[in-house]
Amino acid sequence: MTRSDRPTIVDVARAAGVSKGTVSFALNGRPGVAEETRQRILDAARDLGWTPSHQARALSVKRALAVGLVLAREPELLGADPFFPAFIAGVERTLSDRGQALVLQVVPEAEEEAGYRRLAADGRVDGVFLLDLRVADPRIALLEELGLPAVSIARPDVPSGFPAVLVDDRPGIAAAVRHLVELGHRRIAHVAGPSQFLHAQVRREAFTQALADAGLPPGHIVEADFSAAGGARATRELLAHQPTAIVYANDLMAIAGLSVASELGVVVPGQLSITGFDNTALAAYVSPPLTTVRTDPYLWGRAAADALLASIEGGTVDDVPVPPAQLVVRASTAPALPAV
Amino acid sequence: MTRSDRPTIVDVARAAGVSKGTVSFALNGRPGVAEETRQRILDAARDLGWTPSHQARALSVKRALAVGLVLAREPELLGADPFFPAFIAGVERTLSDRGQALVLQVVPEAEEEAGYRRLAADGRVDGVFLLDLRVADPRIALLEELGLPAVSIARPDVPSGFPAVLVDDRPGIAAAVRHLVELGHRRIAHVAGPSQFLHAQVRREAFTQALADAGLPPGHIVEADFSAAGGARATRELLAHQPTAIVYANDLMAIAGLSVASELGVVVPGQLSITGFDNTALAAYVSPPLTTVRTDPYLWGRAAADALLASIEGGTVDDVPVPPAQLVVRASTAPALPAV
DNA sequence: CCGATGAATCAAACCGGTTTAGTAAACGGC
DNA sequence: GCCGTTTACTAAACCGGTTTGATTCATCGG
Repeated sequence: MTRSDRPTIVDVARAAGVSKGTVSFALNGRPGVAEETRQRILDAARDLGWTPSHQARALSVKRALAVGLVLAREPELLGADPFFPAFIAGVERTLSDRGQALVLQVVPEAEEEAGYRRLAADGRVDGVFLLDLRVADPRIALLEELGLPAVSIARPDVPSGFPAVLVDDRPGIAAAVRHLVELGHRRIAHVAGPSQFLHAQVRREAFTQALADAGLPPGHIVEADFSAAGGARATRELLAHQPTAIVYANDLMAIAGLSVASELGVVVPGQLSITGFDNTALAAYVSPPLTTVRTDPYLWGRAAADALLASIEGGTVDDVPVPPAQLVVRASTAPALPAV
Repeated sequence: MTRSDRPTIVDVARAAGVSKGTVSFALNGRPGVAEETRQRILDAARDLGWTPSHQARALSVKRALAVGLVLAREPELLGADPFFPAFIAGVERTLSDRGQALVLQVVPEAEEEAGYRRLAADGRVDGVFLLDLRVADPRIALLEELGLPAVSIARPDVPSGFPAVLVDDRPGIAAAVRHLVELGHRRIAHVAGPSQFLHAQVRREAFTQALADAGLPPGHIVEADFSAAGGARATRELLAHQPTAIVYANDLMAIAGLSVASELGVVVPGQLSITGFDNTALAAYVSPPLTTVRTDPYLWGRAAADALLASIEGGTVDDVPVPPAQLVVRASTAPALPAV
């Protein structure tokens, strides 16, 4: 077994002719070690192929040297959402530079609390990310109780008690509505996400606000669950009110909506304009290509990881703003028909 | 800080009036502890709210008590693929019952090897999953060098040197082709995945074989990269040869193909039948709903985690077969036109 | 030239478990 | 009634790092 005979700092100490403690100091770049000695130790460590034992370090510094992510969504929804892989990739980018690991937990929704508790009880992680923030989210109190540092992806106006990466979906939705209004649409509807999610709520409010700003009457809003099935159902419901445009809270529902329209003989974008949100991999490759809002979850991941590590180190961490989402205009939006 | 004053087994020992070692024995259900004493110890542990320190245990048993997953795909492809979330959910299901954690690494393709090396060098994990097996996969030798147990998701006929969850895509592809043949199709084409991936190759061979079995001449095959863009490009290329049906190696490409057909005025399924592979969340909600092949990555995840843990425990582990994929017939396939 | 200061180093304790060696008391066989 | 074996338990070593307190030795001010 290759791994059982790994050299330890004792081996390094012996090779360099110093004590264990000195090796530790040298390897950690602490003062109090003569430059020449330090070099001799580093050389010895390199020659022996020494690698720190993460377990031993974790035990003595009383840190897990890892951060956690608990995903309590349905696997089906996760699979259709490009957010997570990109977010995680961004997180990793920061973590791997800092010798930290990401511990992932995917649990059924009912076991969300247990997931966090287990992570904390085992001392598996030093902090966690808080995603999909909900209204009066019980996790906030839970994490405080557990004494676990956290960083959330949150909206600018909703304090979560933790440092947050401030993602503002409003400009994206506003841009979509403005775009539709400029195309002459006046009967614009919205398929919202579940109202228990803050980001779904924010998008919905942004939609309402944007209509008001344009001097238009309130549009029809149907709440769905971010899934394709939900998007399809909501679309059928909305089409009864004959909107000329629908703003969806995510791409998945928008693409499902596209299909429903097509099946009902409603031509997109001729009779109905459609916008999504997320700019998923498929958005540009459906027919017609979807006008949507591009976000940058990779960047959020990096920012969130930076903030979380800083928070774990103990500093007070400021909220981190990120660039606003951008509208990507494709072919699913077109001028409204002259009359209805 | 809630976490700094956690009780240790020394506290439990003191409370129960026994020694540290006895507590360890009692808690681990070892023989040599009187039943009455054991009960007293368990009670004390419960009363104190004792939780094992994962770090301490990991250090003394020289185990990470965690397994790893290195994802070297582009985040974009990951996001569109329902495989990972479902697979990971299945893995978690097994792991969480056994007190193990999942350490995830998402790295750029070029850093794949470094990712495994880092996981092994840090002693972060006791074993890893090997996904997206490639032809002459360099990771097999790498993991052997690192002495890291692994479990792969592999095809029945390609030994990988590790225990494997045997997933056979061939029946799924064969069923799709048979289905098309029964509908009268004779000019069937295939959009394959990158040939360096074993599963792409297997699907491609299964396609060729199924045509031969049906007594049909070889069909056109275009290789793409599993992405929407690649699927669209491949579809344009294939349509020049006027197939009456296209079998795609995954849903993402199939859905992109659907849109290309629609834009070129080729009616699906009237003029062209299309099948996908994966049964993604969107498959049932595109227009027309996609005939595809349903797989069960959640189950694979559970099986793979079981096998990996067994392999880490040291036993020889047999390959695990899983139920074959099933064809899901929807509306993107229809009888071939009488003549071309 | 002596004591004070500080730099370099070492030995040992510590983190919280597991595991081994050793011991005292109970038990059984003959 | 003595000896050998179990049983139940303790003490201590160990895993591989970090951290503290003590010690040595060179340097410097007065």
